[in-house]
Amino acid sequence: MARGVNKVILIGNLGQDPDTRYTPNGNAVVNLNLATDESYKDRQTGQLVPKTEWHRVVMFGKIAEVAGQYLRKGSKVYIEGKLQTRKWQNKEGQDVYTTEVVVDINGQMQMLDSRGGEGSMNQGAPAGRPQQSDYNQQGGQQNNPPPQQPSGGYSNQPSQGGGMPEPVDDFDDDIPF
Amino acid sequence: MARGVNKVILIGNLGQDPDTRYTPNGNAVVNLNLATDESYKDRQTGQLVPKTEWHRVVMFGKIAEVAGQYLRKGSKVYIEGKLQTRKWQNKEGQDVYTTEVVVDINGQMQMLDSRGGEGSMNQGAPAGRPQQSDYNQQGGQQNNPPPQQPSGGYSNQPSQGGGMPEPVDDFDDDIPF
Amino acid sequence: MARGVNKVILIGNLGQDPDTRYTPNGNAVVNLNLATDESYKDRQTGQLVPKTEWHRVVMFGKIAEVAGQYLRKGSKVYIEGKLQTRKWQNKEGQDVYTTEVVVDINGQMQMLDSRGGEGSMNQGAPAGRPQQSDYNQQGGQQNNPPPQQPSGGYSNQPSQGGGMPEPVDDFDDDIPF
Amino acid sequence: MARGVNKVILIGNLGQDPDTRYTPNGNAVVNLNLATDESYKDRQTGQLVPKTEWHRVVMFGKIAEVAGQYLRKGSKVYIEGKLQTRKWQNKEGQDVYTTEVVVDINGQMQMLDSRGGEGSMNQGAPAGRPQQSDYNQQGGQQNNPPPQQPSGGYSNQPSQGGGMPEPVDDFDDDIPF
DNA sequence: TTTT
DNA sequence: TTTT
Repeated sequence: MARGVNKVILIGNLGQDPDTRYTPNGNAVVNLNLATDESYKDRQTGQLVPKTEWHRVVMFGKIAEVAGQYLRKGSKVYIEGKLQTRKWQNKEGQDVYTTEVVVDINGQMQMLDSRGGEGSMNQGAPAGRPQQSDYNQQGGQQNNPPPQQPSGGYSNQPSQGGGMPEPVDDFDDDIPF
Repeated sequence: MARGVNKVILIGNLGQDPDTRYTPNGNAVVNLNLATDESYKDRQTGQLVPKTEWHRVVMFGKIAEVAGQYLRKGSKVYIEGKLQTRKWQNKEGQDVYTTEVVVDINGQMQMLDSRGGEGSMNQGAPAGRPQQSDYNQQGGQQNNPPPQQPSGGYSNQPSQGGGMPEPVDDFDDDIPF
Repeated sequence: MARGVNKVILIGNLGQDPDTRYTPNGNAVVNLNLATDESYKDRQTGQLVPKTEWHRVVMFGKIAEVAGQYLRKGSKVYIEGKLQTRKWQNKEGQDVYTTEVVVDINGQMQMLDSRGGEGSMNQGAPAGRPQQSDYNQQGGQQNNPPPQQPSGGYSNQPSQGGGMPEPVDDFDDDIPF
Repeated sequence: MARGVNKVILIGNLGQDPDTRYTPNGNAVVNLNLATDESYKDRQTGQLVPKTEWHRVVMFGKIAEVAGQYLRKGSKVYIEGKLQTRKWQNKEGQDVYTTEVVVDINGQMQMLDSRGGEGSMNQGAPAGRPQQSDYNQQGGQQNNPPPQQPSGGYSNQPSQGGGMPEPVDDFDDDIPF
């Protein structure tokens, strides 16, 4: 339930391959960097200046699985999600705030490349509800936190669950936001 | 022109009175903190847990004027804008990233309280294009930067323009994002 | 699943009390007429001319129940749904096309009046999936069809199910679209 | 100005080449039929059933020019506009209501094919405001009205303006909505 | 009437 | 860091 509206709609291209991780329960969590382009007329020169905005996107559930499987660096995609800002501590112990576009069971993804693949997910996905408290992060670090729901408490213990996909390395070690 | 889509739609309530400033040209720039509420079912307890998300909103042009004049702490409002992340340095000289919802000539605002007032602005506003390079900030500070378009170069010189509304104090001195 | 995007977002006021009906299974189906106001500048006179657009909205499931219970003539509401055009025959046997905004499990509703009530529904509603083939219409008429999913086959048989709310009269007998 | 929100967002494919006409002033007006695809699980068979929704889209101004020049049958496109229902008389003199998605100066278009072309328009377009009272329709017919703003009074007189593009034939002679 |  |  919601007593407000919090909606983000983006069409852009991936800056890198998506980063897929898995919770101990085997639920996919995917991080994307998405570029949306815009150009504006410079007031001084009258020139059209291109301007790229980068968005940090976190996907959960079934949408995340499809995204991890079919999206690649350069892919064009439509996503619909919500804004979420979470607070974490950097290595100096200072509070840092990161704003992300969260695409969960209520969100939507739409692949816009003509290449094959499944390529489309909407909210009707019956399973794959985002799990909030079972995020698996291998080699947990203090400074660059995993993408997460702010209220979630993530485990640093790697899952032993058979058949679970292998977690990948940290997504954003070198990305300053 | 845009070669992507970057759209944010929010309905929420103001956490404080809006902060209105003016560029040397007399153009209004308004900052808001907007709360959108949501509640989710806790997986452990099954309880509905309320959750508030705070959004930093920056308005330009005619919409900013209306917002500054009619919105107050607690006002319910619909806004449509775009996501923008800008980088600034804190007093330790570290890079900090702040994501804002920018409502400019292409955005929209809609007051949702039944009180009087004008209370509605859409994109058709012919004048009031957001000015990017003439932001007026009195008593410029290094650490908590003015809300601005990332590519804009703002002046720290107070405008002497007669009839210009009086700039207010810093908006977010105590707000950690 | 969807291989496209079909989204409608409206904020407006109800022209009448909502019309609530129930399927034989007891699922609510609510019809609304929603007015969105806009004004434009007349090219001849330069005057601001008000202009009201009326939207036919059909709600299903849990959202419909809340809408039927809390919305009234004049209520201000945010709705999110999808466009759907259905074809029916008028009494002359001619094809007529009616376009509606369908708010189902993937849609959203948000009451915007300050009066009490629950007043907000988003898509996370786990139950209340719209039922497509069990619409109950008492005294079915040929000319003004019930609001329905185009692919649905609705029954004209009144439900005998105990505890089912009482169906109301036809919604749109006098409404020309 | 608007005292409501009336927004439609579609991603789909064109069923035919766009229909481009021009007002006596030389302003482009483009009609599109846009298909958005969705599939749902049949309750009886459990099968995924594809379902196509067709949307009638009318574009004005600069966006119309770009659309007319670059979009073709099959093109994938993002459009943002508003809902508008207009009333006209068929040859039997009966009132007919047609709902369209109007993309004007406040709307947006985004071509999503990787083919060349300009392919993107947003609302910042300074010129090309939709003209409401100068629509040019050659061989005006009574029954199948031109796409138009309901409040507009269109002229049937072909423009004599030099350099004006040639109006095309009627768009929707055989399209029942 | 489109697309995958 | 993407794309046209």
